[in-house]
Amino acid sequence: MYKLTDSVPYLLNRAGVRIAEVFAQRIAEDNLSVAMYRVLAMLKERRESTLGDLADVVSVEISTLSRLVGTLAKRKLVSRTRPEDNGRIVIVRLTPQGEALTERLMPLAVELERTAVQDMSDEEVAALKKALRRMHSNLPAMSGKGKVAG
Amino acid sequence: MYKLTDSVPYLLNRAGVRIAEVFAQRIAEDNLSVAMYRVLAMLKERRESTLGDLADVVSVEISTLSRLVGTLAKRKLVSRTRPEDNGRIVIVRLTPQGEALTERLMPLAVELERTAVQDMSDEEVAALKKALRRMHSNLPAMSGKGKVAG
DNA sequence: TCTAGATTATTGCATTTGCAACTATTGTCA
DNA sequence: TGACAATAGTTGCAAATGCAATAATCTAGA
Repeated sequence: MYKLTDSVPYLLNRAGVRIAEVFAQRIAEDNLSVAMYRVLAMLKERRESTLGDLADVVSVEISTLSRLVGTLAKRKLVSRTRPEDNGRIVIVRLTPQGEALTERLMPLAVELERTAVQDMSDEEVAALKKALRRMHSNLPAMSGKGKVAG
Repeated sequence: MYKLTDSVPYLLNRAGVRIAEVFAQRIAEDNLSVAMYRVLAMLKERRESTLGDLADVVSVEISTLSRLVGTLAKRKLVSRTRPEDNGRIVIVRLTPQGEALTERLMPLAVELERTAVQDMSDEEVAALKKALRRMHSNLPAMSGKGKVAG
């Protein structure tokens, strides 16, 4: 029998919102949002990325990301370039300052995660991650919001 | 070694956003948001609730919820009453129409959850829920955003 | 080559959101 | 009791968000 408060989507959202709230507060003094941090950490991981790829990875609308990256660029934390061999895409990279900031913040993320999963075994955490990945891949990406075939 | 795309907060957000997107689309034709659905489903579960309790449960700001419940009330899906013995609080209840709508939508939520966890065993799903609950309780509620002690 | 279509990002606009300030009511304790 | 603090909800305002429309570039086929 269905109960909202025992459903996976609900529990997922509740945990996700709370962990994001806590992290948001920790990075607020650097005037960063969680999405901004994810962009930085992603670039640290991949060295460079297009806007569209970043949007996929960070799970935000590309229009939102466009403005967000604009803000980061204004603060000299990332650079934006249109390659000469492809004038459509925008390549986003960390600046040295962006990299330094990211390196400073990553330990906070590590600590937060440790707090969140403090009473779980390594196996439990691994199973959790696996489940989260599975759910993601079990559901369709909603790129073109509406109508399936037009 | 830390990798954003292997971290729990990131995976949590990614799965949560995607599942919410899918559900949002399914209920869009009834002009409901996911938060609205959660309010309705919560009231179906608890029969009645104050605004503050709803905000906790649904994981949204009380100011947001105040307006959201206002919208639901305008559509006659919920009622708002200030009890005579306590003029501060607002009691929110489902109207018959709200209840009917909720009953119609709940199967969609069930089906969505089934899709999300389709390749997991009952034990795995139970472990997932447990982990999500633990993480939630391992982290502090951020009611008074800033400074811990003033 | 030239044109139609697809891809990628940006911008306009309306909606949503969150914080802070405010109102109203209740609780406390001197 | 009376005043001050605490609780609950609403509203103003600015910032963030998403969708739709647009701009710019690339791709493919006649």
